[in-house]
Amino acid sequence: MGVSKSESFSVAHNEMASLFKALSHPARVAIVEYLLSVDTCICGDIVEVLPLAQPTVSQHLKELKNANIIKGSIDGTAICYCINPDTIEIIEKYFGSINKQLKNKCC
Amino acid sequence: MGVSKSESFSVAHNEMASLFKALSHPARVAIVEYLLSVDTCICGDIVEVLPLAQPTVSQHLKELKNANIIKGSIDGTAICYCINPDTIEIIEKYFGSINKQLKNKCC
DNA sequence: TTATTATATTGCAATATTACGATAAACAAA
DNA sequence: TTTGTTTATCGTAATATTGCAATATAATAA
Repeated sequence: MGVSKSESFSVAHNEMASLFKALSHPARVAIVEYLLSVDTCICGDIVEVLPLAQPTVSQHLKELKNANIIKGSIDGTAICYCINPDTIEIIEKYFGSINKQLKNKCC
Repeated sequence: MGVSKSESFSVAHNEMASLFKALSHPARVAIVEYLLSVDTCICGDIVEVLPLAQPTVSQHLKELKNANIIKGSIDGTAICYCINPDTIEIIEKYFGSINKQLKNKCC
């Protein structure tokens, strides 16, 4: 068939996979790191930083927003994007927990 | 066009994106968590745990191996898979660093 | 050698993602 | 209102991913 069998997996596994999928493109990694590098959250110039056209950047931003990795608030004509620290913490803790479990293993 | 413009991004951004891509499917998240849950590393029964056919599981395992998230060593007829703790640590540190930088921010 | 068992590869159909031009929508300024 | 600025959406082409039947490969057992 070829259809992704996501219904066959647990909600938890799907949720984690969705987070990673949102970060699975270099443009989206670059966006996150750019948001991290600027002091303020007024980030209407992401398009100028990336080697992609405006509609493409808008699409990537939407995916990051849908995954709750970034937040966007309207600021007049512009939109103010910033990283959602809660989601970053969820991911960090996930890998921290994996690491802890690995410490008690042979491998 | 539609081709992924990965050459336009830095090696570092591509490398992180590749790690996340390897974890961007619920089956691959499930595999990692299963490897974590079993005591030994002899894991030739992953196929029986997942709701996917053997060639599909083999394909997912290959992707995790290529991304260095798991290691596989031959053990007679079977193959012994286990998580690569080095890669997990790289990811954990990446998000730890993001978290640290976020602490010194307004947002 | 001939099974048997375990994993990998091939080939292909179904679907998803990526990218961007064109266009729309929303708002501010003139 | 009209004009300019900023971001989003639509439509579509190119490419990538997912899943599996069929088959291949590799090692062991009989």
